[in-house]
Amino acid sequence: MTEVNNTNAIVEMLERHLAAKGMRRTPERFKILEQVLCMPKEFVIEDLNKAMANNSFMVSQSTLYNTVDLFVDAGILRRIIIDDGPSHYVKEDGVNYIHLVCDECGKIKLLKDLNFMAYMNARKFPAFTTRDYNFTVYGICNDCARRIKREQREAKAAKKKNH
Amino acid sequence: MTEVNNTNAIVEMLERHLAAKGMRRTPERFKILEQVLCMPKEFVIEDLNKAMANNSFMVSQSTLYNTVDLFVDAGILRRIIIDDGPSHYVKEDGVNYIHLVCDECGKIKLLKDLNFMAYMNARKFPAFTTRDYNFTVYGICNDCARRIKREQREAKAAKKKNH
DNA sequence: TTTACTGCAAATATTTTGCAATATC
DNA sequence: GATATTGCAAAATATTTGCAGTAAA
Repeated sequence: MTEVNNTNAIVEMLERHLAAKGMRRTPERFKILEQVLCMPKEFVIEDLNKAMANNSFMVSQSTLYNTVDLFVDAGILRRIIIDDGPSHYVKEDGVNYIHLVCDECGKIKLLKDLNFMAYMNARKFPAFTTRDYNFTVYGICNDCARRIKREQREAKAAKKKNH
Repeated sequence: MTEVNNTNAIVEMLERHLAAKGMRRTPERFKILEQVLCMPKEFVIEDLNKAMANNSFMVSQSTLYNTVDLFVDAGILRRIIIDDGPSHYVKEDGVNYIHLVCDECGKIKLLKDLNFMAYMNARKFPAFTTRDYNFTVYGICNDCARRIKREQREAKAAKKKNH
């Protein structure tokens, strides 16, 4: 896992990967990377597609999927599969985040836990060689918890009024 | 999470859940449960479907999906989403297993780690109330590692022979 | 008798693939 | 000029849904 700090370093990562694999330097690949760098830390393909369209640089679905795969191979993105919806992509920064997924709003919070990472880096499993791991926690975020409580309070009040 | 030990206890779990929710005791539900009890600890819908067919008790896809969902609600099964393929289901036994997924053969090994469970039960996350968690480790199982090594050795030997 | 449940077929959502046209090397 | 890459449309995969008929309560 490489620590990635700035735009140039990431573009160079792509350049090196393309060179190493004998792949071509197409405008699509660099434009998509440019857009990825402007995205939030975690996003889905659809977000990326819309962002490309907003910046008047449409590419086909196949190119978008292929290119994002390429970025995963190049160590620029990390793919995480959290639920039965679309894959999520996290910009690689050397941190393997814990994913806090809210059952209510579906939002994903990324939690950096260096202790847990250190534990995992040291940890061995029987008859198995680790490449990567994914730790996802499901529950309710405080925003939704508050909203639900308020809604319950309001529903109760409305019921009382009707009697 | 309820500790589940035997067939009768699980059938009773279903009975109780149906009664509590005012749902009907259909033959499909009990037949599917019977089959689930004969499945390995971890399976996918397709496996279950085939097993039902082998035992000459076909149900429709919708019923199978609905019923497995029902079993998840009843605490009989746990759904885990591991890759971009189908959902996996694990028979609930009060243990939240670590999932070791082999990149090569796709097989999933369930690893019971009571220390990790205790750690997770105690662990709190900021602004978040935990309901469940899923810990998946990706890598290469020893069987595949050995196979790959052997194949590489054989490929080398074949190359040498051709020269 | 009421309506929850089943099964069928069609819809949905996400991703992959085959192939002709294009652009990089 | 050779072929990797793109874009389009269609296919593949997994699951959900609408609805008419059936059966549990």
